[in-house]
Amino acid sequence: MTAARPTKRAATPLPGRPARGSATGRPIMALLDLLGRRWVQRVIWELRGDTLSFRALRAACDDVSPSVLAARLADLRTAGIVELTAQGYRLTADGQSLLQLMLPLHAWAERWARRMGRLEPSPR
Amino acid sequence: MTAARPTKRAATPLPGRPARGSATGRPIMALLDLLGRRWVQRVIWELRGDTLSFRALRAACDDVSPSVLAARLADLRTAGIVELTAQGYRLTADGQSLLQLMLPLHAWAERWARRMGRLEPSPR
DNA sequence: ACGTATCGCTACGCATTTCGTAGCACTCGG
DNA sequence: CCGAGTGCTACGAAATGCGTAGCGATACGT
Repeated sequence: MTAARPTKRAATPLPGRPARGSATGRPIMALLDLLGRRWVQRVIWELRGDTLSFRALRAACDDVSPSVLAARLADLRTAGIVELTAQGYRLTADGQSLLQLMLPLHAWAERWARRMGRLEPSPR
Repeated sequence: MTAARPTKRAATPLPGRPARGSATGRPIMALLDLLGRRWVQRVIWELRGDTLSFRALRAACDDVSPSVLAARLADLRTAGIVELTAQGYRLTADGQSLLQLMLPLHAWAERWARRMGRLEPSPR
């Protein structure tokens, strides 16, 4: 399987198409597949307020390798979450609305940090 | 760098510790690292209303391999998001509150599906 | 006690993904 | 022409995820 494309990488998850780990194509599964890829949420996060050039975005993302960043940006553009303008990459209207759903995560993470600070983990 | 580490897996991302792709340890980065790992959001999603046994959870997650599921459950337990009871795995109170933040994603994904249905992507 | 069926979970080897470095093609200002 | 900026790709190496098989423990029926 996997076609003989020059650059072979996994298909961008889109609603209606099977996502990794779910053949149903339900939108939520495609979204979780997309958001579950490395750097995707980080990219959205770093674009929360600014239009960033490819290299500025790369720097903001702890100097992620350009090959992975290019792949993730292609995914996000295909998904209609990010667009490339003359000034650089920025969130689309859809991306903005998705970001709004991610903002409460910030507050949750802060509370989480306080709770974890008290409890040393004891797995296993 | 990083010598061979047999049978060792990446540490569970926790607030205050460096996450993959971010050495700052900011809670949001640790959370994005944790949620960005494959199957983590799916597991939370599948546990949204029920207590599930390991195998039932595995079946719900499209028969994910048990090694990965065990690793993710260990992460989630260390993070205090999931707990193991005599009846099986279930979300903790923290996990429930995190789930509440994920629910709007479902609605977003549905709208996303409708929008993507209209527009065939034309990147590049 | 025995066989069977479930449970949570691990070992191990292979496939996929990600990474890091290098560099290309292009544009703009000097 | 010459840097310096842009977006982006190639390619080998490392990290991560996956699938199959199976372990020890527990619970049940006979």
